[in-house]
Amino acid sequence: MKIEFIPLDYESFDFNDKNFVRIIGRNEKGKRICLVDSIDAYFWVILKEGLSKSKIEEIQKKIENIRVEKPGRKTHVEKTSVFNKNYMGKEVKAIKVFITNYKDAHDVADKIDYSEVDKRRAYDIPIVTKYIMDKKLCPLNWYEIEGEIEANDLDVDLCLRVDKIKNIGMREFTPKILAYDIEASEFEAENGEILMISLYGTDYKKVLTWKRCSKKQDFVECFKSEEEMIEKFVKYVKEYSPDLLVGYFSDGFDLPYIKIRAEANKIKLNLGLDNKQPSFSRGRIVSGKIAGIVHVDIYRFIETAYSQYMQSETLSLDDVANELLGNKKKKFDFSKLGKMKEDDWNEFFEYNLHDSYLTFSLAEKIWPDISEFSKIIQEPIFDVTRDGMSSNVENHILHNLERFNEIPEKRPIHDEIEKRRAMPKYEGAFVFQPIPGIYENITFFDFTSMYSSVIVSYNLSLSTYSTEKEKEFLEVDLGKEGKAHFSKNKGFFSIILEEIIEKRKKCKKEYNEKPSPILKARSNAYKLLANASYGYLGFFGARYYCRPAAASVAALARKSIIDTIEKIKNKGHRVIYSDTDSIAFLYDDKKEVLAMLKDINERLPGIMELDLEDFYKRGIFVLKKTKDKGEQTGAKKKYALIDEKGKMKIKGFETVRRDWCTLVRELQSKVLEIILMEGNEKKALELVKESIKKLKERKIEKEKIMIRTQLKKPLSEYKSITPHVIAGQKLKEKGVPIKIGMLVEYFISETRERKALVREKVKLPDEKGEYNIDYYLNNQLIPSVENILDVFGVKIQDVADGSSQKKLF
DNA sequence: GCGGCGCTTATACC
DNA sequence: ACCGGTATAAGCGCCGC
Repeated sequence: MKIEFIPLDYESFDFNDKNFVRIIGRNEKGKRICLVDSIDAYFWVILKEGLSKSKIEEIQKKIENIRVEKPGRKTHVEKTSVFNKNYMGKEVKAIKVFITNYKDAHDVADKIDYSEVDKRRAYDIPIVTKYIMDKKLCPLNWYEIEGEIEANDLDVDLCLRVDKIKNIGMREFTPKILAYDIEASEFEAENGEILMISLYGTDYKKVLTWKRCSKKQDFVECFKSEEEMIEKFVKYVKEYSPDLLVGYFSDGFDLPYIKIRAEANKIKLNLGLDNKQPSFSRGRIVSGKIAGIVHVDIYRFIETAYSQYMQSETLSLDDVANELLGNKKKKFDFSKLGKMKEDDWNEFFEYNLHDSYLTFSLAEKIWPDISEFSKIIQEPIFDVTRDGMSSNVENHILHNLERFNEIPEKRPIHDEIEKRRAMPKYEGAFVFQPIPGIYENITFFDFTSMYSSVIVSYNLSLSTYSTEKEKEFLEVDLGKEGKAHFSKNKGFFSIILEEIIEKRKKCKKEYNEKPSPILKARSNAYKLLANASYGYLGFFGARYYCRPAAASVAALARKSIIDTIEKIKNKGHRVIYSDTDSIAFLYDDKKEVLAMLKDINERLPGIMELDLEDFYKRGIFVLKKTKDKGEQTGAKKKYALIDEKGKMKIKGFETVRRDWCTLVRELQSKVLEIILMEGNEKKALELVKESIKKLKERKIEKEKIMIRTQLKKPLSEYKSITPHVIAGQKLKEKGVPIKIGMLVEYFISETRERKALVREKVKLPDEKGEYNIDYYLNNQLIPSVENILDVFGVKIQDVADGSSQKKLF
């Protein structure tokens, strides 16, 4: 029989000792379909150069006799055949070794340690990835599948055993999404119980609870017990039959919580289409997988794909929903949990439902991104929503190697990883030493995707790298580290990256002509992939790790930017700043600037391209806050600009740092605005004086003096007990669970006795106490504005009242 | 008890 | 452990006096 099919979820399984893959997706009518397909279980044995035909045949025979026994499974080599392949861009003779079960590939490969064998490869690729690589049944593409109906015990409309796969291209697909969210009595599932579970889908909203029945809210369903509630949750999910079950932080909280509570209630959480429970796996952070339904933790995808371009200071559902949807969480006062009245419960149900609603809306909003990631990288939705960018880069390469007839490199293991991690840092970007001051009429140039374009233009990668000086090779001077050499024959890494950049350009152009969320998402996915490629080269866990290549990228980028600075200087411009891929200089004629840009571009190698970032009306650079008063220099990575439309761009200043209090951030931002907009430092000074006065009169609102700092590790692991660690300890004493990554909020209070350390004055927001005038004046307010005003020769310390001056007796 | 300096820590820039 | 290096700055930790 023949059907049309779009793959959504993949899972491998064994049958009669052999590997199979089960793919869940939809057909053109929206029916849920299951495919079962076999897997070619094989790996590669790369032979040393110059072996005779008979020698190779002898090795094949030896390999064909290998047997491996594992508990409950026997694997043997089923057949071998010899191919001309490429490895690291070079032609090799390689034996393709087919075995009974791919899980034993490593063990079989270990036995092939003959002297004629150079390398063994492709035994360490996840089965589903390998399946997609070989059969090209890629996620979210449409296929015409021919196959026989297969008996199954899955909750699907049809199951086929695959005979033929034919790609019939891309078509739009809107997945059925169901969002869920739980509220619990305690953070730890071991001590708590689930109070309610909300579900939100298209024309679908429910809150399941066993706590209090509401007659006012038609979406609330009340059950006798937690057990019954969980059972109904499973039933409802199955009835809704979503393609995607989405939560926010659900890998870390909701799904494991429900699993633990199901166990405590001695019931099965059989959410899977195979009626099995979710499984939790994959490394450092657990991932909850449900068979046949793609469980997506929106938080994790946002973290890798969105966070670097987001303004939000945290990735909480509240902040993220606010930024991406313009909708916030509902308010609920958790302190009243112990003494809830009916209205409080109704409020709580609303709150819980709204979280699912936000999660659902976020899922709909970011679906184009998830979908484009999955299609471009060719990994399942489950994986691309959880993998980091290094895995994404690597998987994208793996899925493109076949075109180069290339055998994949192995993944590094313990010793190799340790070796790589022990390597010293190589020299990175160039940052120009700015001279403090206020500047007018500034141009910013920047290189478009500089590091990626350096990789492509100079062909830098593992497969093109050589330690030795060879003919026709590019030599890169790495200073103290010696020299690196790179072939001029294009390597697959550069070619793949160049394609990424090209495709990005193409869809960005298309997007500008005819905007659509899909095109934007596609362009963004290519951009992220390109931007992560350089980091990938220097990442210790990478298959195609190449430290000399990464160091060469940085070295050539430095050379490029320094040469360009020279060119701009030679044209008579004063260069005032530069960081990595951008150059700022003063101008008086835009036409001349553009002509110079054109001229520079004509001489740049390969795909390297210098772009006009913008013209700015005014900009300010400040001094570094050095302790020794001897040599004062300008601060790098700290400046503010205003463009011709009056839009400010603030970099590095306290204003953009979330670990400074709002008082300081707002004041500094206003000071910068007055100075850049009006060039009026006297007015700015007046504002500062006013603020100081208000501060001294204790008229500053409490929320403006709160300091928020992230806890980046468990409290016990801090070697230095800083104020935010004390705040964390105080929270813990109060019974608030301390989670890595959480922001702790505190303020610095007055103390009865004179205390030397800041941490001795730390108080939580709800603790009684006045803010410490001396601290907020001398450690917060003054430091944030003194170097800005100093540019105008104004010494704020002289302005501030003598009694509160820093260290003045 | 205090000054100085190195270290730890968080966060930003690109 | 889950992309790289460069940079600022605060506040502790600890030494010496």
